[in-house]
Amino acid sequence: MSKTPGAEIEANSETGENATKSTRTRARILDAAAKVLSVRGYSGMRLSDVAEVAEIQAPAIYYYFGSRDDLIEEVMWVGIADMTRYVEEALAALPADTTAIDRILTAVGAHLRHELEISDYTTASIRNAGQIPESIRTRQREEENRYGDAWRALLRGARDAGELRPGLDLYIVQMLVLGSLNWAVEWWNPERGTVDKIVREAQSFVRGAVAKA
Amino acid sequence: MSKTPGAEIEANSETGENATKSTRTRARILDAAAKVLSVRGYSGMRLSDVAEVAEIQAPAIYYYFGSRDDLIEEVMWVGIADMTRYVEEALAALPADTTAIDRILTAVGAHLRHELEISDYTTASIRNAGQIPESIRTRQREEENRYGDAWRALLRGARDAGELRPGLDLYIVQMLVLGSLNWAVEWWNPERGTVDKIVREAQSFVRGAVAKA
Amino acid sequence: MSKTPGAEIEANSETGENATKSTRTRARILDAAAKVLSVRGYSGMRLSDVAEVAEIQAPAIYYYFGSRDDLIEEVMWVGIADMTRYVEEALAALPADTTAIDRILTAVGAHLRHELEISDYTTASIRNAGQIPESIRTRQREEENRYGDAWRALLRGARDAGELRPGLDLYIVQMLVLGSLNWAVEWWNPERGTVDKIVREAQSFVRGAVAKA
Amino acid sequence: MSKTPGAEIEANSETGENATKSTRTRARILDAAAKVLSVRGYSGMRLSDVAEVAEIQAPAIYYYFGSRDDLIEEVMWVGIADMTRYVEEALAALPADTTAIDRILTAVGAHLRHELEISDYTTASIRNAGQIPESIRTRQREEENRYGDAWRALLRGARDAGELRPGLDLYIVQMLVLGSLNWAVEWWNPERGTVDKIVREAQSFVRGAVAKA
DNA sequence: AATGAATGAGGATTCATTCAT
DNA sequence: CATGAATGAATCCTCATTCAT
Repeated sequence: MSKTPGAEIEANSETGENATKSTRTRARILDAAAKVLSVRGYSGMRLSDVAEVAEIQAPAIYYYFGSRDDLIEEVMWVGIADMTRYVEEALAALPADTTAIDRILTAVGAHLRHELEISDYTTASIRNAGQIPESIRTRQREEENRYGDAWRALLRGARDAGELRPGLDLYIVQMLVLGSLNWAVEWWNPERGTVDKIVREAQSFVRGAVAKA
Repeated sequence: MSKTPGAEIEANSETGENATKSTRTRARILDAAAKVLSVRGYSGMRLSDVAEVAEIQAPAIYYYFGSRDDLIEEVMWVGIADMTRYVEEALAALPADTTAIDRILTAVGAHLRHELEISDYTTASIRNAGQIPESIRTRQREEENRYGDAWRALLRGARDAGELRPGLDLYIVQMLVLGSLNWAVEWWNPERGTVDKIVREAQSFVRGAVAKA
Repeated sequence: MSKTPGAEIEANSETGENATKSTRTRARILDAAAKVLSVRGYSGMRLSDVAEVAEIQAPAIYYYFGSRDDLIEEVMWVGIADMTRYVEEALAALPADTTAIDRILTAVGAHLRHELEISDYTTASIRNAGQIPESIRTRQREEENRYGDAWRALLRGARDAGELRPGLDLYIVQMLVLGSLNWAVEWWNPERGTVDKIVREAQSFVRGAVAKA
Repeated sequence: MSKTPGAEIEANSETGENATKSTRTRARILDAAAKVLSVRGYSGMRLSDVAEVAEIQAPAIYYYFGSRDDLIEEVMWVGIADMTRYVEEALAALPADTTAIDRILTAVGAHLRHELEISDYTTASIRNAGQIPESIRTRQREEENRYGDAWRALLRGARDAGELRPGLDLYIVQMLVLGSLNWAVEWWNPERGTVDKIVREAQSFVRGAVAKA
């Protein structure tokens, strides 16, 4: 849980190699920042805490990131960017004849699995979306829009296929669905049931909420 | 919007009078703290910001609250306590023969209205639930439990009355419902539709999600 | 030596009173900054040193000045502004029929006395003129121009009165004169002779250098 | 301008060769340090800036100099030592029958030319003389004394030859002359006139100031 | 009931310096 | 010779909190 998502991409894009010591240190810092950020919030994340979790000295962070805000910006972006990628891959893997409703439920499951399994980045991203200064939200916001677009396409597809209950306001429905999923970071822990169990319940919940009876 | 909820109770309990200048200053500080806390988060809330919004000098806060944490504790508690009271009053006002599902939908509507109309306290309470140190969460947690109990009772009532889809895990369903409602503070603004509109959509959403077809 | 020059003006312009405790603390900080700045230079001036000299805790500086740079800016400005005022007052006190050369020598004496007696501000101003970031030099530069203008007027007056050796480049002469005076902060100390002695020698030096034989 | 003065000497004394790559790198670092030191001052000179100007990485400096202070010490020493050498060579080149006054004016010209043409070392040396910790000034101070002795000899020679105005305090005169010359680094730039022009004006200035009419 | 003045405990950031490679 | 990586010691600055008035 919480290993730098998309780490292999980072590694490739930066050095052309796979896991130099430097790359791994950078990833450790990013992981640590996601963890601390998810618990303490934007203002509460201390670099000394990040450093402790990453098992380095605090100033070493500056070797890899220009500033505290740069580090946070990257965590926030990775959180949402990786979610997008994960959900899109899950959708891409579906058979071509999957119904629109089932595509939505696949997205529900992927979102939830990613959120609960890579939880630090996503929790950080979700919990802090409303607290982070605008100045460092640009890249995250763009990615959020991309992710929102994907969901909008799913819902429109289902409506156009006649698989939704009629009369729904698709924007509001989308927000209600994502809200029910995002909130899981606030209450779920392994004792509340396996992720599989949560996914099944959530899919049933969403199907009831949006599908034509 | 955001005027100290339950202010008269506070006033009574402290001075026995109704709106002395002192009581009003205290309320202004609490309002200001709720607003700042909702935007900046637990660690980001500065007393100087609170003071500025409340139009006083920062040290004056100490005349009314023992410490920053005391102030935050009260905002967090007021946020959830007032929500509980508001929802319970809405339920109490229903005719005795209201169906269990309709009682749930009434709670959905009340929760949402309170959240979006008294938004600072609720936003503060919702956004910061995961960031606040345990030491100041006791009273809030008790109140959360009370509120959770109310919802549990609603769902069990509906299940026992045979009005729910069979096989639902009531705890998970409760969390999914509250998640979809709580998340509204992150996306709603007046341009997204009237509160009435949101309430109708959310009720329809929840009915579909939990009610027997 | 080194008591806040122009302190009474500061006091008046800020509070309308004469020496509140607050005003005195502010002046102590400014004095301390001038002293430290003159010895350590722009980058070497530590707020903790300033605080120690001023007999306060370092953060108290921020109660009076917005930042380290603001404090330095004020020292630099006071340094040159007070010099201007002092020299202009000395000139204003001369009889109307003073010769142009004697006016120059009066300026030489006033410059030197002020520099060696209020030495911290002037030394800070002189030594650091070349090291301070442009961003905080605006006000100082304006004052320098005013002071330079005063000297230019003196030299032109003497030339027009036919009291100078012919053929001098007045700008270069002005710089050579000011250089010889400014440099005194680097070598003078009481053991090198009284200020009166230095003044007499410098006046003789300058008279020889510029006056028609 | 600002090429390591006396570089060949350094090279010889260290390697016995004339311009190995190593020697040239060392010279580049010293040049860079002089430039940065002259602008930023003792405390403001960062090794990373020096490294950037020298087009190397900062840790490489340690291959050539034991510490930041060692590097600064050398710049300061070179600044004054080279000035001494340059002026003494100019004096040595004079005909044996040169008058004492003309010897002084030759020194004036040489000082000024060296200062304005090799400006980084001299500016560094002049501007920072008052800021550098005693611990690293020993060698520089010795050299300053040597240079001061040379000037003292010039002035005494002129006095003994009866070429000076009577009654001058030779020490003070020396300081006033050097001050007027040293200050040129603060105001001169090519737009202010050619170095030749400045030299002529300064010689005329000094002659007037000290020579018997 | 409120404020001006001040402080102590951090916390981000910088930078000289080290060291393995 | 030179560099990438890392660290420890500052140093500026913020902010909750106190206290005399």
